[in-house]
Amino acid sequence: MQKPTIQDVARRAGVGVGTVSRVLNNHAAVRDTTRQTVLGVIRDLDYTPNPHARRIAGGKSYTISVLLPVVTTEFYVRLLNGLEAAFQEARYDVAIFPLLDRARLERYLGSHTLAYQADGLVMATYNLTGMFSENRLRDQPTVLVDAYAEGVDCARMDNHLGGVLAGQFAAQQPGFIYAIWVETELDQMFTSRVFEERRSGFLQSLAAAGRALVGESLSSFDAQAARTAAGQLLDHAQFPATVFASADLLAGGLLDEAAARGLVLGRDLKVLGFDDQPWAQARGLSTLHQPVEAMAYEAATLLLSRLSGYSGPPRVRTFEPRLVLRASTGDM
Amino acid sequence: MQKPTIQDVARRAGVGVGTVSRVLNNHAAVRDTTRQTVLGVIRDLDYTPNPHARRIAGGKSYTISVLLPVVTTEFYVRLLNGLEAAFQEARYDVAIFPLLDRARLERYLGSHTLAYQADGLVMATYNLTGMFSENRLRDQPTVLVDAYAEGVDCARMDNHLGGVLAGQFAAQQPGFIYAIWVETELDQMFTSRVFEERRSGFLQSLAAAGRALVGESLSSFDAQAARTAAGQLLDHAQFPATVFASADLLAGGLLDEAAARGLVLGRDLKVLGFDDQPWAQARGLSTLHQPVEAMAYEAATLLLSRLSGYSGPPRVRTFEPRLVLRASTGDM
DNA sequence: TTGTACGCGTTATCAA
DNA sequence: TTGATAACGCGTACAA
Repeated sequence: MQKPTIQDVARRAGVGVGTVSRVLNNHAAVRDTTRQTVLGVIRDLDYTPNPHARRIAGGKSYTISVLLPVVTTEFYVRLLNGLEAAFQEARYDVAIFPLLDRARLERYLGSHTLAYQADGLVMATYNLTGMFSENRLRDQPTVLVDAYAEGVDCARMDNHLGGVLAGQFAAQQPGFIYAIWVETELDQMFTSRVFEERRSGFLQSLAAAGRALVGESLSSFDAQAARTAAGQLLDHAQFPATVFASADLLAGGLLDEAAARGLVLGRDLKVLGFDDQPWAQARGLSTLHQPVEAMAYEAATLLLSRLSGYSGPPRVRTFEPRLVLRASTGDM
Repeated sequence: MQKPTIQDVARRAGVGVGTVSRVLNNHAAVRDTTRQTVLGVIRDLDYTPNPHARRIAGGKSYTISVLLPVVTTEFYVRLLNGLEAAFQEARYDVAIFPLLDRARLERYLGSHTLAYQADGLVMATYNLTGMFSENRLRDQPTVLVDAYAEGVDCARMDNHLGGVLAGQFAAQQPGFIYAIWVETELDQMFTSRVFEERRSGFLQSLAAAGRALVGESLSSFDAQAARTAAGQLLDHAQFPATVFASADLLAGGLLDEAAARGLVLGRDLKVLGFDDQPWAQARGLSTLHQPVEAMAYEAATLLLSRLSGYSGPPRVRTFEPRLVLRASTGDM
């Protein structure tokens, strides 16, 4: 049994291949009864169009490439879900290219095939537009998600605003204000500005409120390091203290360390995270919720509009984090 | 400037398209001077064959799909490197499909396009062969890596042997023997038998040596949980103790906890991990080294042989972990 | 050893 | 509203 082709469908439905193609691509001007017949045959034969042939014939291949750093952090899983939801509605398939490290990025860029051949490109977090030739960007509609660059469509999170919201909250609390920051990575190309933005927003609104940041600690993006950093901070902290951790992962280590020291949340210590990871609610962590799925969905929508012919100027969509207060700050 | 086609190359080289195609696919029977001319033009034009057209024409698309659970653990990064090294040598491109969860697996299986259209399929860790129709497996040569199933080529790690080696080592140590195991996942389909195998090997060789396992602890595959589990174990442990952690991640938590308690490695406590993660050497962790890249490379080689026409019975390649002794067991 | 012509599965154009 | 047919870029049989 070979895979059925458009020819098989046409023959079985008693129509020409042109008609089947029109049905497939929702071209109007097909009598409704014929459309139903064709769709019936397609279902019977379990026919699916060959994307390679589509591409060859000058049409779309209905595949999108997604370039992202990694896929196992909560953030990227949610991002992927948002993207795939949107693309699936539009009957596009998604191919994922985890870059992981510089070597893999170069391997990808050197590859003239694969992602190059997709109808469109989504780049997450990293702005790699500079590494692409102009031709490539023109031939292949591109959208940035969780990143910003001039000249291309972008859907981004307002991390600065998130920092501001955190700072405004902290400024209202009595006692001493501390922060734990994510250590920025060394590799230029792979540096995301996310954490700097959160930091600058936080410091700005603290300054605006005339409050001082009494102490800060640095941690790499890792659970064990977070616990250690939390310990160092608490060793020298004065209470009552309010601590802003620029990622839930860091806040988690702080919660553990605080529990080990018998500190009472909401009284001795208020902890505010950033991300609203799935476990944040269960552990009662106050944090900034990010509409990641919505951002990803919008990114996909921007790309899809380009694919259906839109050619206006680049659009930028900004999404805003939302402060969620729970037990770790004594709320609720 | 359009992408150059085989026609452009042929015209510029003053030959027919057939000749260019022959050069491209290493078909013999091309005069060496002509081959050089053609290759020169290909380089000049920066020509790369269109994989979609290749596929349509009945040839290969030179793409391989890789299905794997996640990609950010050390293990899968190494696996990917091994696979890509081999496939790149053979001029194949690799498309990665991180499954992540059941929903995404079903989405993949439902997709009649994409990976379905690749020349071959690599499935890592999970044996999903049961979920594929016979047709699909026949049309698309498949190899399992880090997993085993009947009827398909496999490249796997002998985790049982690794457990045995760990057990033999532990049995030679004076004092009390403990172990920390990885909690197995609940989802049947996504269950890997790796950790059970390590456990059974360990218990078997302990029994063979007439030594008893004094206590054991369970931890999920997570740094924080590991630290907690380590604490619980040490709370009730008798010394000197030898502890086998069935993953380096768990051993890491144990090292931290031991340091916090002032235990002297090699005297009070000997720690043996499993994986030989990059940091294991720096931290002096004795562990079992797995030839992951070699296994992945071999898996790719098995698949490539199928792609070049081999159609013998399924082959199974087994790779053996190797005991590496460092400071955490008082060696070196 | 090489060139020509056909077919792969689809889309798009053109008549009907 | 439809069917026939010319592309699309490439592999390959066949003829030269």
